[in-house]
Amino acid sequence: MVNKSDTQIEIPTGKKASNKETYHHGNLRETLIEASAHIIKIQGIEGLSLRKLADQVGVSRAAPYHHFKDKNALLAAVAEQGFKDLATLLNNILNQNTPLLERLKLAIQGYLTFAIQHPTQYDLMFGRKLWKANEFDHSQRQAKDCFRMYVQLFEQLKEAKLLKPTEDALRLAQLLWATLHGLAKLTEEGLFSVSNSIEEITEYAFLRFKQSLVK
Amino acid sequence: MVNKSDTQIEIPTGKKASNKETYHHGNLRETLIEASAHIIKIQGIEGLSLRKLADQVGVSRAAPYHHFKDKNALLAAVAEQGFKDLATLLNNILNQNTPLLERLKLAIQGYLTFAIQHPTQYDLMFGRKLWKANEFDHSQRQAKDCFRMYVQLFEQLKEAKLLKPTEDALRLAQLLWATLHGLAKLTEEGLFSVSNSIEEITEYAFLRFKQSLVK
DNA sequence: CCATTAATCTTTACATCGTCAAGTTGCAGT
DNA sequence: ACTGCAACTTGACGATGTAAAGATTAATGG
Repeated sequence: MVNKSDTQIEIPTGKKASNKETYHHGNLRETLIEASAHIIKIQGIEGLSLRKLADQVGVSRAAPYHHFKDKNALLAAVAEQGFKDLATLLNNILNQNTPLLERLKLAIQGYLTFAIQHPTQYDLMFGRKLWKANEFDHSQRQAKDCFRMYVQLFEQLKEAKLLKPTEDALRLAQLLWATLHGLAKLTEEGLFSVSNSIEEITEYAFLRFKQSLVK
Repeated sequence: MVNKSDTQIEIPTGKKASNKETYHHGNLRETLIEASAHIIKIQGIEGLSLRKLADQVGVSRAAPYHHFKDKNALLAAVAEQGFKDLATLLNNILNQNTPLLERLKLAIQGYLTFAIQHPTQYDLMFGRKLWKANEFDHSQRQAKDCFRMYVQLFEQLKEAKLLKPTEDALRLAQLLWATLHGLAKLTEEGLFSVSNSIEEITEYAFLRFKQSLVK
């Protein structure tokens, strides 16, 4: 199907400092995660093979197994990294000194932008493998941290008396996340016949949740 | 990892009428789709190997290639079947003789129930493989038919003057689908810390979209 | 500073998988 | 009955994930 010479991608080997070919890589775990994220972004999840990955990083095929139990464990680590990035992104938005409404809008926009800029990694973060097995606690904890931030935002809104008293912060956070996830996924896959820009979609969602605020 | 004897599942061979071992299976294409859906439901997508599938259906390993170009093509067919099922489900709801609001509620509940009862097939229906490649027109068309039904529902609401004049049917349909998709996915994967029932979640979404109606 | 130990990496090997090429079987229509 | 086409089989190949056993280096404690 795919011409092999097409799939050649420049991957940083990520050796520690010098270019000397040392027996010990020195930074393998992180390098593997980064290189995987890179490959995944360009070639899709199916383009990632442990053997080719090892080759491109300049290490033998069995080396990754000293840092990850499984291929799945590696993928889980990539997903975890994704949640970490998302968390710091949200954290920056929520802790800045702008009106709460502005923060809500930015949180919406930031999420959608992230999802659409890293489609396959985003996919991975919500893949079934990750959530069926209970062995990947780290990624799951990281994900729930992200969720808690949205809850926190709505709680702030409630404290500021900006939220209708009938609305519940947790429930709203659930709905917001669900809406964002759906919008991201369905947009990214072009299911909306009409193709919408991120700004447009952000506006959708934002208007929707403004209805829960006191006018 | 997995004990092989664990993975033995009773799969109907689906031979046409008699139990005679005929050279020509007679119903292979459909049987493969059904058996795949069955395996996927129980073992997950990763549990589906063409060879084991062929074995269990009672056919040689190359036989499926006379009905499907690829493993992906087979998976696309399974996904397409999923969209078909969803479409008839929605169709039944939308064409019944109940109040429009009731239909909206049922359409919400029906979607969520479907997604949660067939988690892996649902996953497949929204998998990236399906939507990146433009070779699976059938599944995509089927999916967009489902979408059109939601649009149609909101248009009916608009005609009945039940929709606020500022609201747009297409936009609302996009938002509803996105919300449902997000709720289905995030619930199914237990990301909501609090575990909610389908009824509860249906209520969430329903209340949300009632806000777009004239009071 | 050296020796032992633990961590990291390599080589070899194997089972499974998707898929192709070439051959076989049987049904449909002349 | 013959022919051709569709459905199916067998055998083979390369790629993949991963386990086992050994080699090399870094770390640690005397």
